Amino acid sequence: MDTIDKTKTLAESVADRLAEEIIRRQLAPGTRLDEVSLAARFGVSRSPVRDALRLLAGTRLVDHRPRRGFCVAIVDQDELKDLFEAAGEVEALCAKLCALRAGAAERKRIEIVHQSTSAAAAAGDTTIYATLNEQLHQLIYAGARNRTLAELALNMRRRLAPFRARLFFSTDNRMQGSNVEHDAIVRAILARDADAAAHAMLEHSAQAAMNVRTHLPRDEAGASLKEDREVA
Amino acid sequence: MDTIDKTKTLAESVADRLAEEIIRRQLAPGTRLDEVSLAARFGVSRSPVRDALRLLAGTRLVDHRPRRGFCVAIVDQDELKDLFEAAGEVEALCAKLCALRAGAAERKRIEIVHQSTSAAAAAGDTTIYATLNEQLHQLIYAGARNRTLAELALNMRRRLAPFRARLFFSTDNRMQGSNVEHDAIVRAILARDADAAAHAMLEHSAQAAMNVRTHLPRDEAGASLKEDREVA
DNA sequence: TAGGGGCTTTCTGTATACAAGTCTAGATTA
DNA sequence: TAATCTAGACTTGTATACAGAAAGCCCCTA
Repeated sequence: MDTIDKTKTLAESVADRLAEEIIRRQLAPGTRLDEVSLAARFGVSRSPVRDALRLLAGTRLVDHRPRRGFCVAIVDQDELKDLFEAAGEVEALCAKLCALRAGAAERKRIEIVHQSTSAAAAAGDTTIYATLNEQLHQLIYAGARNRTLAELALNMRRRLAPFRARLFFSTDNRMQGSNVEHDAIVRAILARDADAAAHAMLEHSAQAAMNVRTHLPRDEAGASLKEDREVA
Repeated sequence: MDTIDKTKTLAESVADRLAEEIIRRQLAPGTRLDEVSLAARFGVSRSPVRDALRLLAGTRLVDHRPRRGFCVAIVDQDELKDLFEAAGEVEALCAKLCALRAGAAERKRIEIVHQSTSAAAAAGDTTIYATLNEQLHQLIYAGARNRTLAELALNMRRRLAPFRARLFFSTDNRMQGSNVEHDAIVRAILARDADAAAHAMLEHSAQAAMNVRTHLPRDEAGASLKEDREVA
């Protein structure tokens, strides 16, 4: 392990790094997660790797079948639909509560980040847009002032990330569309219009879901279900 | 380990048993979960116990602090409020979707279980009532036909269980009140009235939350925060 | 008597060894 | 040739050993 953090345990560091790679789709869904290979790759023994995998299994980012090991979570079409629906509803609830509860400072930050996001969209910078987009969503979760809900929303967002990723590259006008939807959400939140915020967020999620469905026709998620891929 | 299941791993069996004890409050919130003691108690080595604890940490049923071990999750007043709010909203969503999507067989089962529940309430049998109550809620989750959402709802219900438990014993008319609320929920679902179902479920959750708040004034959840208790 | 510092004990975190199940590839047979 | 069975390697599950960090305790001091 190169980065040594005294407060964190090795297992947690490994879990963080694995999660990052899964979310960035550097480890594709279905990828077999071999304990000894991972241990060698991270320069630790199997113990912390095992702990890390079990930790990630708790968030459903990886799958575990007894005596068959772990693999990056596969999400078939049905499950993807369920996940999008659940995430959309939870995010809508966050937006609603955010409109009602967010303080002045929180509203200001949301407004500022949204402006930056719009600028990135106008400039066509997908990388920056993706980062700011993430920030914006998380600010909305925080504004709802309910940690349980925020954690829920974030977790589902992470689970969806591998399937959302790369969409901005394949569909050139999704970023603009996304930004327009953000605008409606942010305006509603700033106006303290709870229902409008929830509605706008639900619409935003629906668009994202539709975008994924049309661009991942039936491969990607479902296809890799049977054949496990090798670690890159 | 006495019960040997070939399909399950030891860690999962241990996790199940621990979860059960936590939910039944045989292990009170704040109880220190010592790896070697648990290993001795279950007649296994530390390895499966560690795996089990990490597994449970994923569902937030136990807490983990690096180098300080695990303890049964503490839920302070703020977190309890958040949890009830989040659980209430998710359950309401389930009720809404259940009203829209549940099939004939599912509706029938809900109706039957509700009738049995009412009978238990009338008879004043808190034990049977608790069991059927759980069944009813889970049938509603299933009727929503969204596994992600159902899992979410169930997980939060389990996290709340230690704090809901024993309330039927301390408050004699809560069972009747609960049953009346169930009636409204079930009627709405059977009538396919989504909004009424959601509203009724939200009301039900709010009542449960209020009941907990008034009967766990500030001890229980918060008090054990500092002083870790011993394993029984 | 109260507070602080150092020591000891206990427990967790990590590594490694062993057991047992799973998967694969090759041989055998229909 | 295709299917099945078997033997081997490989991987995971479990147990144990060791090192290092917390926590508790006692003694010392003010």
